[in-house]
Amino acid sequence: MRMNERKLKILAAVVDFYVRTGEPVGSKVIASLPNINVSAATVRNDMAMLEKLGYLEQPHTSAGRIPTIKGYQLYIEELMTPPSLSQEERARLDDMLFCYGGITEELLIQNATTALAELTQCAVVSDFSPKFSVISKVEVIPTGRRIYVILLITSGGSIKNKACRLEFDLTHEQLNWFSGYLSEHLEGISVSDLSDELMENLTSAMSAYMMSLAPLVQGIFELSRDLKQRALLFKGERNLFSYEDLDKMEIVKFIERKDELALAGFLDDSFSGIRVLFGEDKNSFVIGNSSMIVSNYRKGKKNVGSLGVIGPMRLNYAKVIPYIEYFSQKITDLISEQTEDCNLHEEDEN
Amino acid sequence: MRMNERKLKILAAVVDFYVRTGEPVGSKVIASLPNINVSAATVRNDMAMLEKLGYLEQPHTSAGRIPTIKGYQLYIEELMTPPSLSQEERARLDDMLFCYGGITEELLIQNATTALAELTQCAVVSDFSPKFSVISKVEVIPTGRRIYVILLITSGGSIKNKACRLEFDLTHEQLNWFSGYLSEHLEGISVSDLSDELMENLTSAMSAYMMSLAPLVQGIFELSRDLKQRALLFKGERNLFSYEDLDKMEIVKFIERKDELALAGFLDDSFSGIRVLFGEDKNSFVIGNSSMIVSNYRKGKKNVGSLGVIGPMRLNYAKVIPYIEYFSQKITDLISEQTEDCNLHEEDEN
DNA sequence: CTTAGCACTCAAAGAATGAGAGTGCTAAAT
DNA sequence: ATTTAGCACTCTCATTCTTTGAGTGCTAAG
Repeated sequence: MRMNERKLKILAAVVDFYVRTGEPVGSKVIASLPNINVSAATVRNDMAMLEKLGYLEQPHTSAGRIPTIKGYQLYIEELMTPPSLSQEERARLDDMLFCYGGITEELLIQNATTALAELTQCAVVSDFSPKFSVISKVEVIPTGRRIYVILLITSGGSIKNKACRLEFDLTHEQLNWFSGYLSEHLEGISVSDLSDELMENLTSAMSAYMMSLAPLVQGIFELSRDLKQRALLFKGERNLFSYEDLDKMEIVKFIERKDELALAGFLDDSFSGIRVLFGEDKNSFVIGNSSMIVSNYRKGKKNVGSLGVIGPMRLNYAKVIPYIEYFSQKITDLISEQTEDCNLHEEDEN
Repeated sequence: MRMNERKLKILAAVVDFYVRTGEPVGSKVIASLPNINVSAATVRNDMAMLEKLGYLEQPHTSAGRIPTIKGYQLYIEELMTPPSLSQEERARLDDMLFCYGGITEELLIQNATTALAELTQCAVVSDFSPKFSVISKVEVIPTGRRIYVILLITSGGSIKNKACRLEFDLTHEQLNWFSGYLSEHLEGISVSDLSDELMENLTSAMSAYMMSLAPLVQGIFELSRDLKQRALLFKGERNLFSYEDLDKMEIVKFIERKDELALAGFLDDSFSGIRVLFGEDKNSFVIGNSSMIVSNYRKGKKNVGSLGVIGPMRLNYAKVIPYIEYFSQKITDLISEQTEDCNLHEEDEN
């Protein structure tokens, strides 16, 4: 009734086979594998034990076995052997990361998200909350009569804008004053420090100067709200539809509510390395039979964002995990390398 | 064997009933309607004729009848009686159109798209190609070391930006020259006039001035490309999943390829008024059993964009069409009202 | 501890059955 | 010339029963 080498080998074989075929695995197929040198009956006994121990289960009495969540966990932590990425493969991944000019932090993450969706054929979510960025530029640009565009740029490369219409045109001095005031009070401020309190001090000062700036003031306020809120980027949701073992309706439901993912705590950034979460039926929000592989990337020593791959539980973890690890590491390297004023250095691949 | 009043009434009743219930309609239900004063047998005879004429069909011998595409067409063109919108309803639609400050042309269209998706519970596509807009502002903004953001604003309110990294920092004079040169040569130009030729003249002039501006020049080039290309906005695609008679896989496929919609000529803007297209099985690209209601909006006398509602063929046309008509008309009114420098006037509802 | 053999279980696929909705046709009524 | 009642007929849908086959657990021998 205890684990041994052979039982582990059988468990690994079941997971491998099931991941590949999607069919419950019987004792015969396992016995016929080259690295298993015992009869089907023996395999049967071992599988019965593995079931008792909670690593396997049977959909019904006369079917083969499939891995349980516990089985997947053991497989991922101990049994699988992820191939290390070849030189060519790394080069290919780098290409995907830097395409469309991966200049800013934000673009980098976007590219990684897209690339992962493409590579894994799963849905990928990334969170590039600029909460650790600094506002590097505020501009107010008149464009057309009585229309003013407010522009906010962060060190991370997010560019937000908003058009506002005033009741009248500003004079040069007014515009300069307003623009200068904003620059002075916002540039250099960390996004995480953009409290409502700060904004209210700002706006009341400006309102005092000129009552009718209200729409601009309102605009600034909304932009700062925008910036602070945790922004999630999703790619490849549609890939999920190609998996037979995910319920289509559940996928649709998930897509509708995907923005709650962060709030629900799935993108916890308090850990390092890779974490795999399994979608159990209990959890009504997550897709049943799905799993999510989460990794964090860092700036210096601080975790600043997450990358998550959502796919069927029956996923080729050995193939997918190295990709996620590679991208997380690469992003970490690149954004940690930043100089004080937060540009990226040349992309010097080693 | 020819049409008469009663047959038309029966056809209309069949469409109404089928749209409401989704079930094939039998002679009995029709006969029991208050405005039909003949027996089921008579209805049966008429329905057989309507089938011979191609307006109805039977899924199988012992089922009721459902409308054919030809049946829907006749219904839409001649038989249905769309209710006119009440005063309150118009006010509600206006609210939806102007929420989040419907200040720019672009925002207006976005709001209309969102509102239509909400109201019709269908997928909605709008095309706000700014090809008839004018570039109203070009700016180059230094932000962080060696990073420059190019900003392009059109009279329609589109704001495009792109970050570029140079090999070195520009001096004040260089920046001013570059910025001035761009303003001088691009502001006031119609987007449709942004030919590759024009851009090449521009870029070669700039390259002549300073070789290493290349990334910026490239950025400008890409932005202009971006601007010229027909941009489609989709909302409410997920609504489609709630219709039993649309195939889920086909919906997914459609969502994947939705950007080809314009190219495929579904958003033809060469007509005025409303057009209804039906998704037949022949057309592999479109969702089977779907239909699309297209309307154009104008600026002055020129059609400048389209609004399309995509839903099941079994759609309450009488309810949906007035909404589309109202929004198209309203947008037309608002953007045609623009002053020369292309702001919108106050939204004076009448 | 391993294996061959065998009875047993159960899902999936097919075949048979019955109910019900709706039709087309005929002949009578208006 | 229409309209209607009546009736036999058709075909789907749901249900039930049967068969098939893969896979198991257990037992007893190696």
